[in-house]
Amino acid sequence: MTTYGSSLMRLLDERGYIHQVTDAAALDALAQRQVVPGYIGFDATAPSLHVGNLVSIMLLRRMQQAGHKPIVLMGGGTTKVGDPSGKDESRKLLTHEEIDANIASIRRVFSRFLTFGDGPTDAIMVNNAEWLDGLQYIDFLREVGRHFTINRMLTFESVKLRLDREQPMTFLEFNYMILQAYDFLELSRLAGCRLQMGGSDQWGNIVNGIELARRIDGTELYGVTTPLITTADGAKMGKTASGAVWLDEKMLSSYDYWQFWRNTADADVGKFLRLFTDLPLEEIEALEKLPGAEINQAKVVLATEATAMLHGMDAATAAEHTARETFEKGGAGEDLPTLSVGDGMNIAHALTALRFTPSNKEAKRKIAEGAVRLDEVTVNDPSLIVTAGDEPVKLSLGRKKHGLLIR
RNA sequence: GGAGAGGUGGCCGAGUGGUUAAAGGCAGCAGACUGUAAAUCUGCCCGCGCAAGCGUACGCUGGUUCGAAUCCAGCCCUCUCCA
Repeated sequence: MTTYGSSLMRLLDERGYIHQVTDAAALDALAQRQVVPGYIGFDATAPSLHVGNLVSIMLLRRMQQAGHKPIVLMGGGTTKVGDPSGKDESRKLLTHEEIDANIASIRRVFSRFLTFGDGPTDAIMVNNAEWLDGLQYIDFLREVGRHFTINRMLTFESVKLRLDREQPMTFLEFNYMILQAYDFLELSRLAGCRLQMGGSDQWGNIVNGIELARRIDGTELYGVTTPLITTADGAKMGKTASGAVWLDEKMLSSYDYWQFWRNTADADVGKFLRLFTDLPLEEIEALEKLPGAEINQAKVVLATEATAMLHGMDAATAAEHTARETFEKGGAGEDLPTLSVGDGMNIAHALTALRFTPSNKEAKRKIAEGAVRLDEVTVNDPSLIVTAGDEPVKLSLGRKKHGLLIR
């Protein structure tokens, strides 16, 4: 572990954000001299960001905390091309309208994590469509570029020869790389941006940008990548039964978000507290050392802190309260998902309507397995019609999924 | 443009005319054990239906056949090698 002089590098290092750095010493020195504008690019392929993006979002937040300037780059232009890195097959191309709609809906999430404005360390959001669209190059790529695969082009004699002789390749085949590199150059010109950050899969792209700026403008830029955040059992984090863990309340309720964090594995608690909360390091060390079942307290802290940051303290404490009522007291909390059953509804349909099961068929299987309970009484009859009176009835699937049935 | 290989359920991957809704693995869900953890063992795992049953599904479109993921034709796409 290197000892850094700048608060920025110390903070990132201590909390586990650094995987690789291009020139750690020089960046450290720069961060001590001046406010460093740094950016991370996000593409606009989905209408919401998800937990997989959270490390990057938090990294920008840390920059701001350390007195530097975060820049959120929305890939409105590059999304039209599609990033080939880390993918084993090409993405569908989105229309311009879809991309713009996605950007609009992502914008809100960032305001929870960053302070935007005109001040020297205020965050700004830019869209690379602003400069890329003007190149009139995108339309060409979408029309023509999609018909060529890199794999095939690499087999061409002319290309192979150049690679074998270690001669540089020009940009036509490697458009995304070129465009992302160009982003960094453009941001360094427009906003004095000196640092690009990203996931470890972005290393190559980031380095390209640094190279490009050195050649064209002679400016010295830096790159930092974050480690790939995996859960202790090696899986990529961010997937649950029902899909991705979205950051948009409309796509995943704050209660479910809280539950996601609450279900963190023991071994991950410390790491996640450092990455995803603002708690002081001493406090985190104390929490992660809790023995045996007491570690659950640390998970509650993690869940509440992380949820509060995204959805606000009220939502977080409501989720925590509901969880306590439901899981510790065996009762029910008002934050549980609720379903109106009217004059009566088939129990399997109710399970599916609550999205506890993906289909009625699956719901019936779970009933047969003895996994379904009404007010903690196991249900055996898959054709049962459930009703609710003045008091809501609690419908549970397994240990973790609970909902309230009302009239 | 030429020659070869290939496209199977969320993923990987068997299957070359019939009991194949399609082996096996991974992922996932549930049960037991626990701490809303991990590990382990067990069950489940296309949809609709109370059920009988029905509907979809093996790149696409047609065809052969009592019967096709499996055979034939055309098309689309991917990979490998050659220009």
